[in-house]
Amino acid sequence: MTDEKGRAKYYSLMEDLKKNILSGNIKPGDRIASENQLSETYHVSRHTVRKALSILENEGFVVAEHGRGTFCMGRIKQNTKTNNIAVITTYINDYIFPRLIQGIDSVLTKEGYSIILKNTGNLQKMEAKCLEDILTKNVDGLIIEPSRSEVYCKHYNLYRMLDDLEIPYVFVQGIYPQFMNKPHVLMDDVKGGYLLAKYLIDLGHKEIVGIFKVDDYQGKARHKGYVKALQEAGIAYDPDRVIWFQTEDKETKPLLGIKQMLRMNIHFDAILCYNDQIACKLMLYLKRLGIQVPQEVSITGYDNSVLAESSPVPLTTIAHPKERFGELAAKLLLEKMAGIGDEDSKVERLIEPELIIRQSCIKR
Amino acid sequence: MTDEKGRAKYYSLMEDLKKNILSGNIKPGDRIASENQLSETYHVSRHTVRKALSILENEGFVVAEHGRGTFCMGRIKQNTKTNNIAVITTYINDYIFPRLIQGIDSVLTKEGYSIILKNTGNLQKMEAKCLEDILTKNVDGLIIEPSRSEVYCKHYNLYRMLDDLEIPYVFVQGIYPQFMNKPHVLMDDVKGGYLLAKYLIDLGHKEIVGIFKVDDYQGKARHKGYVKALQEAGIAYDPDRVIWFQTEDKETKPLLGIKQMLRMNIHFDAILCYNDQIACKLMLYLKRLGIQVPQEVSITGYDNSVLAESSPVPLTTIAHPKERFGELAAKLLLEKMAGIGDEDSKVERLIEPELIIRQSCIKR
DNA sequence: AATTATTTGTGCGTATGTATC
DNA sequence: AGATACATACGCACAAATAAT
Repeated sequence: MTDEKGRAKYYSLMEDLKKNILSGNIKPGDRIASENQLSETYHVSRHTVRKALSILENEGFVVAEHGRGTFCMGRIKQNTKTNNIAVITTYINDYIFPRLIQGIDSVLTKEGYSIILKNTGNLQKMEAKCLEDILTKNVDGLIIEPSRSEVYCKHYNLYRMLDDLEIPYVFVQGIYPQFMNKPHVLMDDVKGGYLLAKYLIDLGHKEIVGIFKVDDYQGKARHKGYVKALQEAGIAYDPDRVIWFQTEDKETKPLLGIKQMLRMNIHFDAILCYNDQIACKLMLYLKRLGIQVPQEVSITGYDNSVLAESSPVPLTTIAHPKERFGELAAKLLLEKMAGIGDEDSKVERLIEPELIIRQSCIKR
Repeated sequence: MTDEKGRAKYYSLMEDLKKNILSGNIKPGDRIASENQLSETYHVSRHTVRKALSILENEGFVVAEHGRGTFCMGRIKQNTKTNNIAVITTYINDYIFPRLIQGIDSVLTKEGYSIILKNTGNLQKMEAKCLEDILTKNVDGLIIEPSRSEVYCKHYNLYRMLDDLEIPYVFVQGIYPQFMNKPHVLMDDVKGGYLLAKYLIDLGHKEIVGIFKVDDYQGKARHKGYVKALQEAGIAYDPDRVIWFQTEDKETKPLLGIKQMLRMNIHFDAILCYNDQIACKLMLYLKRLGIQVPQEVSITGYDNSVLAESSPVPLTTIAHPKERFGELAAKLLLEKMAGIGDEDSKVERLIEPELIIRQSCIKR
């Protein structure tokens, strides 16, 4: 009854055909393989093929013509501006996104645009769904914070489709490595990681644990900066003192990693955390274990969220100008929509990190 | 193959069912005869019945529910569905809105809708602009938190136009008095104000200052509850102990009001604040003046925001289930879009307030 | 101009899966 | 647990439109 992924046969066939259309494999005007051919190649009954095609026909992807065949529809590119701009983020509730969206909104509303908000829960599958949705709608532009930006982007074809339809898009906060040539607004996370590590080193720390997220741009970049600072100071990079986690692990892995280090007697005098959330959670954990911050261990965060300020031990962290991020992304998108090339751009794309020193680190 | 009129069997069956629905013979919510029953009464195969029903389902006349039956849908929309739903709030950044929007999103995304997000900065002029904008676009529905809901709504005509276009809308968080008969999801703010005042009275307070916002539903309602509690306890209502502020004053008026009371030697032993923000600001102010909370003055908030918990003196306040608010509003809108009347509604519209007792009040 | 092969459209029968009551 | 109802899937037959022979 169901295929290997648990989907109905007609459904997976439908999706396969849709993918071929969206990727340009089947171009507008092309004739789709006949029902009998499809039934043979996909090893399903003709009835199943018809069910799949009927969906595509209802969604406007194909037209069946009696006696001739089934044909791929040409997408009617409407030149009329909709004044809608899509904004896709991983989350909307989390601590930085409301302000990011606020920044985007403040710029775009002034220009008469409306925002279509979507979020992916940091799942690439969901991101693909959002993009498909946007392709069926009619938006003038797109601002996207990619999901798991350090994992290979499996829906490259959808971005290609955006290019074909000449819908400008801007990456914000992170970017897939394959897309580095596309417009984007990022923080200089390498420098951010570097600043934190250098600050800890300058305070006399020698055994600095690093906790990084493995599946996004920011995690990789901050790690890079951390390594650079260690190298400059002549401190050997110790893989045993680095904890990598991913989205699924974020609640458990960092604490487990530290627990394991303590058990294996791997000594450390500082912990450089991926962000404030991790740092705060870790501080609570260490407190329970009777380890004092910053007396015994210094800790740093990232993002300068409300947590950093209101935490029992105010957190040394990196400023994250959230509204500004959104504003810059919106401005860059406006430039793209106006057809302004990269050479003439006046929008800053790499935001300088700034160290915010509070009380979570002391001199050794 | 064809019936007496030369139409396909599935087609004539489909038309017959459609006629029954349009004539009111089959009413919204009614269960259509089962596929097997139809197949018998119309002397066609079940497959043919399914083909007819699938057309009606695609056109939005009926919905099939696995294991239950096929049900008649309400109003049939002639205008094509855009799958866009507008959400208009006063702010997007402020402490409760991200979670409200999250709640709305979680319900609507599951149903395949996209959200067009707009905010008014709590300005009615801006709200009118947003509504105009939405009328030019094509949305399937609207969730709106009205701006200054206690000020007379000057753009009544825009809501009338929504009615004319049969675009369903749901008020959330507040509502214009003129629209009380329209669908809405509110907190029982009268009861909330009552609970707080009663709590303070039960603790032995006799001179309770109230600070309320004059230009929205919540402020008026909470004030009403406050008055009710005083009356029940036989405490005379003293207008001199009530401070009213509006959106523009919110940063200054509450503090000024208290300052003035102190100068005029109007004594008080408790302050019931419009929300947590005001309460926190006031606590800082009183601390600067050397007045101790709760030793000298008890204070209450409203909304149970992060501020309430992390404040130096944890704040006694009223719980505000933010995601739930959004979810209920979204569900109510879905009901309206499906043409389900108020009588058959299953969505809760008045959320019970719940007192959260912390350390900002003590017995006198 | 008629025939034939191909392709979509209509229709029935059967079997099994799965959600709901 | 069993009955009911919708969902998926296969197979077959024939109709009607089209295109090529």
